Amino acid sequence: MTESTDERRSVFPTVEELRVWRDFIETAEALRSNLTSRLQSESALSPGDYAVLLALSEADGHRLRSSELAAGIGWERSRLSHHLGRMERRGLVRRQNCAADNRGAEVVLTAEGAEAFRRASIPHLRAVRELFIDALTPEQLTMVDEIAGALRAHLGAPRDL
Amino acid sequence: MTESTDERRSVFPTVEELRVWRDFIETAEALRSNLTSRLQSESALSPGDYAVLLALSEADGHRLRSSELAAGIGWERSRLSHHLGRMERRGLVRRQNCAADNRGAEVVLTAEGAEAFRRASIPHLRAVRELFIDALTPEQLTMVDEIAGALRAHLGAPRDL
DNA sequence: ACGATGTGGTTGACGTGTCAATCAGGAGGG
DNA sequence: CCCTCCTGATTGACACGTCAACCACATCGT
Repeated sequence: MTESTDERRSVFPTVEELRVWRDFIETAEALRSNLTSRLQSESALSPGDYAVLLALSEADGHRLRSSELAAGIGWERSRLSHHLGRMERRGLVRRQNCAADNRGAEVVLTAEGAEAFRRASIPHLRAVRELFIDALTPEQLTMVDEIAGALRAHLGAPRDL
Repeated sequence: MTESTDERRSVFPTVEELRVWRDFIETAEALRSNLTSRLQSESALSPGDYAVLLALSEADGHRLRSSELAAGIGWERSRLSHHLGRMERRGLVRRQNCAADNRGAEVVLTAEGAEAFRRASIPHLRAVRELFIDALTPEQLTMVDEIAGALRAHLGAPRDL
């Protein structure tokens, strides 16, 4: 099932496959960077800021335990800690000790942070629409979904080893 | 052509469209980071290192003007300069003055750099095959190509403004 | 009660990326 | 020739990410 007799070369991508791979990864990167710079110039927020503010905005009482926040947006704790430090300096969030667990920290959305998020979200959603959704037919969008699913499934289960 | 009468809401993505967008961008990111860590552990090279070494390997005389190299891999000169500094410290490349233009610099692949690239390329190509090509049917791969093309075309020409 | 072990979170070092400023050398017009 | 302007490349400041080390508190077994 893995390799039949005359399939030595098939372990490596063909030139064409490699081209598609590069196109794919570079396109994703170009999209990301374009969205990032729009967000930056329109609202002075990074995608990281946006993710944090979004999670806090949706949270009960606009506050979250640090580790829950990290889990919610899929970040390592260290990354979050660094990022919160930067956001706190800018007044977007505040950290305070957690009553229930003395080692814990609670991250609280400030009024300023909520305001920044509000200003950012509309243009950001519009940008996603313009740069991604509008570029594709509905059928293509369905295929994107399918393809992303296939890639993730394969990533999670590196079969054939 | 832009907006017909009852299409106010269509400026923003639907919940479903937003989900597909997030899946797409997160999948691309997961792929990238997986490939990166493989490359790192197998050959102690970053994707940036790999791109630079690949370009130099293919270059005539294993050497390139700094700005040609930057153009070839699509980097800003500043970024390249920083990266070359780090690579030079590790002995992967050397910089020398350009005879033809005294402000210019030529980047030269060292034996060590060539060797590092040789060791890295096979496992890297295999990884691309395993993580990307093998995850998709040939039809899906064709769709990826098409979709990437559509996205790039749309990015380059932000119509409707 | 106390020591081992685990968990929440922070920190420092370092690679990476962007932006703006800088600097040196080429190129053209007076 | 000299002054201006352009261009190739570097630099510094800073944001961001990862990794490993660390610290304080919690937990659990005895």
